[in-house]
Amino acid sequence: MPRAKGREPLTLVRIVDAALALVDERGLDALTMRRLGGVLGVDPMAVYYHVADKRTLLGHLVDAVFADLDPPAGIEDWREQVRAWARAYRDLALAHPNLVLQLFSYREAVAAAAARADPPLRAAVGASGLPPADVEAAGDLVVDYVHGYVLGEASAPPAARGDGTGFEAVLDLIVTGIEARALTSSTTPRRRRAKQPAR
Amino acid sequence: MPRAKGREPLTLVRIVDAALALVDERGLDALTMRRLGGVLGVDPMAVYYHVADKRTLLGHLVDAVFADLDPPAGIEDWREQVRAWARAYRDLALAHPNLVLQLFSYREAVAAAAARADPPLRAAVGASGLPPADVEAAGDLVVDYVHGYVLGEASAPPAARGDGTGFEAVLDLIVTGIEARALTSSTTPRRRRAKQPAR
DNA sequence: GGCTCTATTCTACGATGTAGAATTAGACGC
DNA sequence: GCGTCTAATTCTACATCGTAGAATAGAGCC
Repeated sequence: MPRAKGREPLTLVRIVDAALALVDERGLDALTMRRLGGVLGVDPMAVYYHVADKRTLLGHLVDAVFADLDPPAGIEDWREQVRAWARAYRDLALAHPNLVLQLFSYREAVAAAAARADPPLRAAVGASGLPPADVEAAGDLVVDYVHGYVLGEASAPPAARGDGTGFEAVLDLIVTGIEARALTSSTTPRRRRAKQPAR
Repeated sequence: MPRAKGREPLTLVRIVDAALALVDERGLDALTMRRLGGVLGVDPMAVYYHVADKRTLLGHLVDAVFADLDPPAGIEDWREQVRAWARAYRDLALAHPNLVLQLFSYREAVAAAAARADPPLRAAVGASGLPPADVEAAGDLVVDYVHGYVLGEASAPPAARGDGTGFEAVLDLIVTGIEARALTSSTTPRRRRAKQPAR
């Protein structure tokens, strides 16, 4: 049957919103097609007209969460850009701990979302004067550190979370490292990797 | 009925071994109480005599995996100690990608296991001459970076994995950062945090 | 009024984790 | 040998899950 006249129609965004609310409030396990249909006031199977299966629904959730990541613009110092990006990424992830905590392993979606989000980071790191190979490494370091941090932090109840000084201290450390490395690499050639093949 | 005479008895280690094999070979989803009972040649419910429920079984798996993490001893340079620890931790995690990938979010167990494993890391970082507060941050950086790295890497099929040069480059970067910071903090007092309260 | 298409519902199936009762094979006293 | 006890295992059953596949109800068009 088509959409009933009175009720507002089922749409993907309504579905995603409801699902996200469920996950945020009651955990990922509480996201059940039946329950989802319940809060939407609709037969569970109705969802399947809009979403292929639960797995892709989860993908939509991740997309939705990562969609509104944009670090503050208008900062000129690359150091502060890096810090701002890391904070924004962290805050985003911590805003939906249940989703993030249990779905970070959901590679396809997270990787795609993160890839969409991280050019600003790479640009900021690039502005440090690091050689390209190290730019990549430094960017990975920031991204992976935040992932690991969130993974560790997200399961704690918000009240019991750290005040973020640890996070800031690590950002200091990373920035210091980038600076130091940019300095040495501008004078010295890139450090030789072991087992250089003859040529 | 008690253990049958002929068949060897069901024990926790047999259960954990079988479960781990299942997860490693066929993924976490394949770990099902029925299937586990199947490979053990036993009724699924027999497992419940030795393990409270599936959740604690997963805990046992994580324990088992992390139990045999010990980074190579006998290195004297703290830089190499840090590197060695990070590599050991990474290799351990990557040896069981399915488990790690989908169970890293399983905080209680992973946190406990990691905590048991990381004193050597803290010691190595401490030997760098960093002030204590930064030692903590640097240790966190290493641990969280490895977590994030593994999270990103573990889902790729082993053949398609990076050759590890990216990982090594990041280790270089971290070590450089620690060195640089140890230098400046030995001459300058610790950098003021924003919003210093009056006293 | 009848057709067609779209959005929804109904019915059903196999699989899962596990509670709770039933069973059985050995150990132990006699 | 024989009952009895108990630890280890199995049996039965249930609620819940994701979802396949058929059925159906309305809206829009002729």
